[in-house]
Amino acid sequence: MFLNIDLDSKIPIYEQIENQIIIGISKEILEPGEILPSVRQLGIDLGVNFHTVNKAYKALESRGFLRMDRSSGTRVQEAIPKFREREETIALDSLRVIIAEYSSRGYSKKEITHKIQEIIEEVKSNE
Amino acid sequence: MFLNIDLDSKIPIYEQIENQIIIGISKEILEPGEILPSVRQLGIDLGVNFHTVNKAYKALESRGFLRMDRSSGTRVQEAIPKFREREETIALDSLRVIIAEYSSRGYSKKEITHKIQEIIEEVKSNE
Amino acid sequence: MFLNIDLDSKIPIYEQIENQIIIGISKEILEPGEILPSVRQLGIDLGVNFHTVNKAYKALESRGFLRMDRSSGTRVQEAIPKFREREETIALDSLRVIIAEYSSRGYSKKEITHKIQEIIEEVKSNE
Amino acid sequence: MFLNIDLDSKIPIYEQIENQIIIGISKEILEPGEILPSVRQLGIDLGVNFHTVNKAYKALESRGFLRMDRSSGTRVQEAIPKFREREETIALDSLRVIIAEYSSRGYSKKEITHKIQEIIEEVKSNE
DNA sequence: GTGGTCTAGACCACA
DNA sequence: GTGGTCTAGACCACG
Repeated sequence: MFLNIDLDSKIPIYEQIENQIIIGISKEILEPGEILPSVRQLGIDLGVNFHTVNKAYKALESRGFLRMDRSSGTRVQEAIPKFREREETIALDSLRVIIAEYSSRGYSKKEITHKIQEIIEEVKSNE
Repeated sequence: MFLNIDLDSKIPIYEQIENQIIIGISKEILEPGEILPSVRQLGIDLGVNFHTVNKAYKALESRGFLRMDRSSGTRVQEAIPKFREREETIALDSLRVIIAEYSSRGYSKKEITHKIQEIIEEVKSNE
Repeated sequence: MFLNIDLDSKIPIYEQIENQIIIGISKEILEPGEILPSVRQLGIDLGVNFHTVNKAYKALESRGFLRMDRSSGTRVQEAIPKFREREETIALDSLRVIIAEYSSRGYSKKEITHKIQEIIEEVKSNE
Repeated sequence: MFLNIDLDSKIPIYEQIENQIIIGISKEILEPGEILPSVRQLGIDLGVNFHTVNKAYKALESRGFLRMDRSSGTRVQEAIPKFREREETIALDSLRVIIAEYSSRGYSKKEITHKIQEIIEEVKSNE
């Protein structure tokens, strides 16, 4: 199980599941077409209610990352679409705030760029 | 008034205020030592309750960005401290998820780096 | 209910709640991991508004004494951290003033030490 | 000028003045019968409003530390009285909370005693 | 069920 | 004038 959930975190559990799956896909731990555990099974594995897992799966489906099918289960989408404009705006806004916080706290462009490059390498070790 | 609040956003109003102030400091629209509007005045300007503004100011104070004083009002902190480890971990986790989402959606390292550089330039036009 | 609040005290109610909880933890009336009353229930018990209780709980959370969770309620933190420097400085400053007052009023070192030892025994009967 | 006021502190200025004078008496920087600066002069020296100084002096007078006289100025009281019960209760309550905080944070009796002994030595170097 | 957000309005403390 | 405390009550989010 590659999912690492912190029950004491301030981040809602369903959102942690979403995040970890996205990171898993990015790192190619999860491959296109791969079948994910059922919501009930994953709920047991993580020790959380299966409704919580279902909420995460549904959200990821609507965002284009997963494909849910009553008979064949839940799979990673083969062709995950680019951002829709509204979603990218939200992502870029979050990015802007984080970078602004680094900047306000006195980190240099070089330091910020370095930190971000490390993360890019971490989640995208291919290419 | 440099603050732009969306009352219909999913992001809590007080958090939007925090974010905009941090961006303002980063862009040097707000300078160290500069006095901010009073919680009540900013509440009127933004059309929100002053308790909401107060919550944002207090949070920014505890994060080291502002200094609040009963008698003299609220100012931008002169020396904003570096990240504490726990806070930076949270920031980097958010960054990781955003970058992983770009990556999963098929954006190349080059594209991601380019988008981020644009934001760095935007919020940190000095240097 | 181990909490004893004086509504007429000059000390803010939320601060009295904070203080009593810290003393409760010290005396091991409250144990690590123990669940506290909900903010609304404690408000009813104490005859104060739940926002006041919430303010105390939030402050204790940020000081590392409690852990709040939207779904599972509020618990005593398992590993309460040591003082951060700034916080300890404030505590020691308060201590200095109190001891200086005893000293100015003509109490001897021996008397002061005795009074303090009594308190240490009271709040820390283990060891 | 032995008074050291921090205008950015959360502690009210008048209270800082009270505290510093008590510490000064304890350290025998201020001696019994010694004349203090006038409220106006001290206000100028500290860069604060003289009403603020006056508030501190008045409070110290009612607590038995100072003697104010319109014609001869303000002096340190020759025989500062012992605590009144109500005042000592407040002092001991503050002490209890600080010690409980150390205890809750895992400091041992020995460590706490050591820290307090250092302060006692600092403010009461005679005897 | 829990805490989180937001509003509205009262009264107090500081300088 | 400023922020600080407290009340009262609404509606939302999480699990």
